[in-house]
This record gives sequence, structure tokens and C-alpha cells, in this order.
Amino acid sequence: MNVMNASPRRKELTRLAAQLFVQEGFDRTTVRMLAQEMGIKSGSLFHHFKDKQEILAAVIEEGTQNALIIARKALDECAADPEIRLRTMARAHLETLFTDRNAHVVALFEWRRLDPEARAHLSHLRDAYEALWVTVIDDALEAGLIRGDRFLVSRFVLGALNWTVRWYDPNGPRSPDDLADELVAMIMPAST
Amino acid sequence: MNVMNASPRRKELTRLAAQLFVQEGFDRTTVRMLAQEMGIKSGSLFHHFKDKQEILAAVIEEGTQNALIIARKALDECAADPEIRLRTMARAHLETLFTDRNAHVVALFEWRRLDPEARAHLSHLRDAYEALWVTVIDDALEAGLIRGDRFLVSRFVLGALNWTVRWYDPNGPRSPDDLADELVAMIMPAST
DNA sequence: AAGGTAACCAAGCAAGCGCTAGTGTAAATG
DNA sequence: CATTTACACTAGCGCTTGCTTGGTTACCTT
Repeated sequence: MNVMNASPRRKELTRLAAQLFVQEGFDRTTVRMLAQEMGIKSGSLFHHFKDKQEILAAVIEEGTQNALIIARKALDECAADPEIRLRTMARAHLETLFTDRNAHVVALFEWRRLDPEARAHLSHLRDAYEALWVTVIDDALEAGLIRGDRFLVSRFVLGALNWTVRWYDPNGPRSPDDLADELVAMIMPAST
Repeated sequence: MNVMNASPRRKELTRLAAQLFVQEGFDRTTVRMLAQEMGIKSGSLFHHFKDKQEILAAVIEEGTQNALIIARKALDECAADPEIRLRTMARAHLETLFTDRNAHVVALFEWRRLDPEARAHLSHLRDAYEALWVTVIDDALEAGLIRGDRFLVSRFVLGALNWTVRWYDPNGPRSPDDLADELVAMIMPAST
């Protein structure tokens, strides 16, 4: 068994698993389906992952870690202006959400299927990501860009953004950046 | 078998099923668990429902129908002022979401488990509800209360509201009405 | 050449799954 | 009084599930 390593094979299998988990849901995805999609037999799966749970955890970890990296990089590279930072964060959020769509849909909608240990570990990652959001929201509040309670605002914004996976069509006329800008404009009282 | 009737017994069973579906998820909820929760044996379940799918459909139908009734009544009773109507609709949404919480969580997160026929039927109900939202949003746009694309705005707002089931604690200090008002205030540029 | 290791497979176990068949019974209905 | 209806029961069929076992293959390193 190949526990806790990051072999390229395992990464590829994780990607395929994410796709199946989105298509069928975690519970309905059988180890046999996973194996077939990966071109191996069901028994071979357990060479790469300890059990089915670990596959789910791997999928979610991948996605969340990517989100963190992208958001941090975007914030580092952009100006210090609160409005720009807010827009940047929203754009970064949607960018990860749709480039890594499968992993994030799984993270959002199959979170409860994680066993307690995996959940505890991944909670830290998610909290680190949400902390980024809260600082950005705080700066925007302080600058008078938006009004309201810091937690309420960040949760409403995150809710609106996360919900896009339910209706947004990447092949439609609007780009993710477009969406992010529209949301930011919607909550800013004094924009031009 | 007792297909398609609305006996009080069936209603009660539907309520219990909703609770279990939320706790465990639809797929992980077995007919034996449902039966036990209902105080009967698993075989007896199929006297009330054709199959497991029908239980899911019944749960979602209940919740959606209630949402429609509450929203229509609230809009009928409130003033014609677009701002008040917007606030009323947001309040009504959160009111149903949390009084009928189980049914709505199931509707939001287990929708994909419906078979095509049930989904087609329930889609109409849901569309009728969302149509209410779009008219309210349209009025608010026309009155200059808010800005943006009608579909984008309504989807962002619905996303923010629906996502509350993930973090809102009814035993906390804030009331659902409070939440609704804060959201409306957040998206209105010119509020006092 | 020898040893180590990652990757895989065929076969199958024990448990659990949705659902059916057939029966009993008390209350409502003619 | 006879019949139907609503609701519950027991018993289990046929199948799928996650996972294990015991072994094989292909390649890399020494």
C-alpha cells in the first residue's frame, strides 16, 4: 500500500476520482467504477489508497490547497487598494472554482462524508483560506467600500460565489472574472 | 400500497424521512433506518411509498410547496413598495428555510438523486418559486434600488440565502429576519 | 544476476442493500 | 353481517458493496 505519498500516478487517479464523485456523488461511486475509470481492477485501487475515504480526502485536499495557493499569489501580486483586493479575491475564488471545478464541487457537497480525522485535518486548510477572505473584507469595511457585519458579509459573499457552481455555464457569454466584478459591484454602494 | 395520497400518517413519515436524509444523506439512509425511526419494520414502509425514490420526492415536494405558499402569502400581504417587497421576499425565504429546514436541505443537496420523472415534476414547482423572486428583483431594479443583471442578481441573492443553511445557527443571537435585512442592506447602494 | 519495489490482477468474503411475497388484523364501509 | 381497506408483520431473495487475500509482472538498482 502506498499511503500518504504524492506519486504522479496517485495524482492522476485523484483527478479521475474527483470527476466521478461529481458525476455520481461519493456514495454512489463504487470502487469498481473508480477502478474502471482508471483502467485498473478494483483490488489494485487499494495499493494507492488505504480505503475509499482516503480517496475523498485526497480529492478535497488537492482542491483546497490549490485554492489557497492561487488566492495568496493573486493577493501578493495585486495593489494594496481595498477595492482592487476585494475584486481580486473574488476573481481568484471563481478562477479556482472553475479550473478545479470537480475537486471544489466535491469539497463543497461531499464534505460531510469525510470521517472525523480527515475532516479535522482539512478544516485547518479551509479555515486558512477563509481567513484570507475575512482580512480582505475587513479592509473593505474599514475603507468604507461596503457596510455590514464582517462575518455576515463574508458568508453572504462566499455563499453567492460558491452557489455559482450550481448554475454557471463556463461556455456561456460571461467569464468568471465578469461574474466576480458584477458581484463586487452589487455590494458596493458608491461604485461609479 | 398507498401511492400518491396525502394521509396524515404519510405526512408524518415524510417529516421523519426528511430528518434522516439530512442527518445521513439520502444514499446512506437505508430503508431499515427509515423504518426504525418510524417505529415499523422495513417491509411496512412500502405500504406508504412505492419505493425509496418516492420518499425523497415526497420530502422535496412538501418543502417546495410550503415555500411557495409562504412567499405568495407574504407578498400578497405586504405593501407595493419595491424595497419592502424585496425585504419581505428575503425574509419569507429564510423563514421557510429554517422552519422547514430539513425538507429544504434535502431539496438543495439531494436534488440530483431524484429520478428524471420526479425531477421534471418538481422542477415546475421550483421554477414557480424562482419566478416570484425574479419579479421582485425586476421591480427593485426598475425602481433603481439595486443595480446589475436581473438573473445574476437573483442568483447571487438566492445563493447567499441558500448557503445560510451551512453556517447559520438558529439558537444564536441573530434572527432570520435580521439576516434577511442585512443582506438586502448589503446590496442596496442608497439605503439610510 | 539478484534483490527490491511499485503496480497490478483474479477471486471471493461478509455484510448490507432495496424490495417482494404472503399473511394477519382491526377498523371502516356496504 | 360480509366485505373492503389500511396498516403492520415475517422471511428472505437476489444483488452489490467495500475491502482482503495471495500471487504475478515489469522495471530499477546494485
